[in-house]
Amino acid sequence: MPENQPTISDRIQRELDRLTRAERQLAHSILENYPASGLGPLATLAKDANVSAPTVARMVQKLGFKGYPEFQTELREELRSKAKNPIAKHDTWAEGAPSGHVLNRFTDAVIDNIRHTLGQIDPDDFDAACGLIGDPDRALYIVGGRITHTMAEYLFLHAQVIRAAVTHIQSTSNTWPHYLLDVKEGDVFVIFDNRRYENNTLKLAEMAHAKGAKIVLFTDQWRSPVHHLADICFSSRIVVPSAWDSAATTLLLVETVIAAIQDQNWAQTKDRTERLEDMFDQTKLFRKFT
Amino acid sequence: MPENQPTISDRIQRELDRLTRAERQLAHSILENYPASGLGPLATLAKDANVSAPTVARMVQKLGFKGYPEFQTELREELRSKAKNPIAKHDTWAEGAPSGHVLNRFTDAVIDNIRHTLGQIDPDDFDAACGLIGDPDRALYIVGGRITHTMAEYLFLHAQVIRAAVTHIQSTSNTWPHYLLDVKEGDVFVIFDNRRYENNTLKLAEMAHAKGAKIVLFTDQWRSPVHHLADICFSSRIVVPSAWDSAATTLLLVETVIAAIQDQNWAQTKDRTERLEDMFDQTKLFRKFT
DNA sequence: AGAATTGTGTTACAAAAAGAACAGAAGTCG
DNA sequence: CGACTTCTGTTCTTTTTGTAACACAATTCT
Repeated sequence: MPENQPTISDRIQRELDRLTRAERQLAHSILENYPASGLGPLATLAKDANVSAPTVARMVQKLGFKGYPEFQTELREELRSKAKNPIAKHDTWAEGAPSGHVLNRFTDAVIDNIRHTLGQIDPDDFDAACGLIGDPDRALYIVGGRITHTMAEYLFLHAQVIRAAVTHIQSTSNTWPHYLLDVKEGDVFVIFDNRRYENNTLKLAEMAHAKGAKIVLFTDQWRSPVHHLADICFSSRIVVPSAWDSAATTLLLVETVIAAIQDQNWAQTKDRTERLEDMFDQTKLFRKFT
Repeated sequence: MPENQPTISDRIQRELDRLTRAERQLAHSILENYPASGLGPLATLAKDANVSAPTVARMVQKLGFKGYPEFQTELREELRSKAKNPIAKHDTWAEGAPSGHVLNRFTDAVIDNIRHTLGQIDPDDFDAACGLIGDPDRALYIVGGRITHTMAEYLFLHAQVIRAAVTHIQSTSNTWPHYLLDVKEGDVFVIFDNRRYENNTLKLAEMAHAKGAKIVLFTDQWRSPVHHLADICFSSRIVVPSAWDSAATTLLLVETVIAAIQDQNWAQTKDRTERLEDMFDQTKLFRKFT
């Protein structure tokens, strides 16, 4: 779909010669801060350009619109699609597959999710979360749900290497009391909870909260009820053309957290990592990358 | 120029808790394609969000505006100043974070990885892989390594719902013989192996191959040695500005596979899913999404 | 389980905006 | 220089749009 139809800005510039003095004056005013000014009421636009209201109406008709409202609608549409793909013009991600192929549709959705999610994250929140998660003086507990426990485990596997005192709390609630016994004020819980939100997880969060633990929550755009208890909350868009939700954006955030706390704890980590690698090598479980 | 007054998007985000169900629904609809939708007439916005017009009016008042027109005016003002600032040219993902922030650097890298990886995938291979993985007449075995076993489990959790005869082979090699005993010719192994490639995994692949099983391999750009035995091989770019590798692209592929086999097995799956959901509901482990 | 509170949609009204008709101003051509 | 054409602004009408008041539904609390 080569949807490169000319933008309204283009159309105005092309017609600039056919316009009269007052209309041209108006046109320049529109282009001055495009497209914001064109989205206001007709009268405002007219006043800003020092022309009369009918002049505006006449011009947009000259441009081929039925009336000012239609002009605005198309402007909004343009803005919409502009916001949709500031990314590369990748209609197709997997070359050779039709754009309707699930590979392309799915990837589109994920990229979109990433953009939306990242756009709503407060960097300060993020840094604060990393500060908590990476702080070796706070015990770290990681909790996930039925599906999200894979994310929890992913974080756990890495955090374990980077710092000490990391626990992955499995979903079976039998084992909770054991873990919770040792929780101190200021300890950190990282909780994953996407729809459909699990009562289990909420209960655990409540207990942790009651003990004075800090809670960092990774949830979806509708936000788990846990977010009322959370000190920091990241909500990811998870909708994809699938019967299931996507965890890709969540994973992206988790990996970024891992990168950040790795950096922040480099001094200690370096040592820990090396010792761990040694252990792996000795047990011959993992082969060095060659 | 630290004129970083909170954007309206921020304000909505902030007040999200104080909003009611319908209002939240509306809020999400606004954020969905921001700011375009907020610049249209109130009624349109209401219809898009499936709420009534007064709900819109009430919400904007809750956000601190005198009325919808004032809300729109500020939105336009925001758009105006955004267009003015050449910096806002969207080379940052997390707005408000410097482009050197790890959030932006990391996301850049992941998007790049996705683009590269998808560009090299042969859609026919992909379809073939889905055909194998989704075929209920072939037993399905899923295998991962130290880190990648989270990906394996993610696939397992979903595949388990979609079809029968799915097994997640954990990394401890003690249990292998048990599983391998039942492997028949034509069965399918999905193997995850990123650097540093694990001997364990290779051994298992060899045994599976010897038994005549089909092998679908998810690996990284340098390709695990298993790829010599694999019938289909997907290699993802995994490099990110981190001491660790990224599994995000791999997850994207896995999720796409899940979407595809879900689609392909819809008839059976529907039934399976419903029964499973029922079970979950009965056990009260999961709360219905409202 | 019933009552009170809060939230939500339908209806009706008021305000504002866009369009049409007309009259005056500017520019142009004989 | 004057008559014609074209352009532009003012006024008025019609339509659209936002808001207020009300009634019903959902939720919460007792």
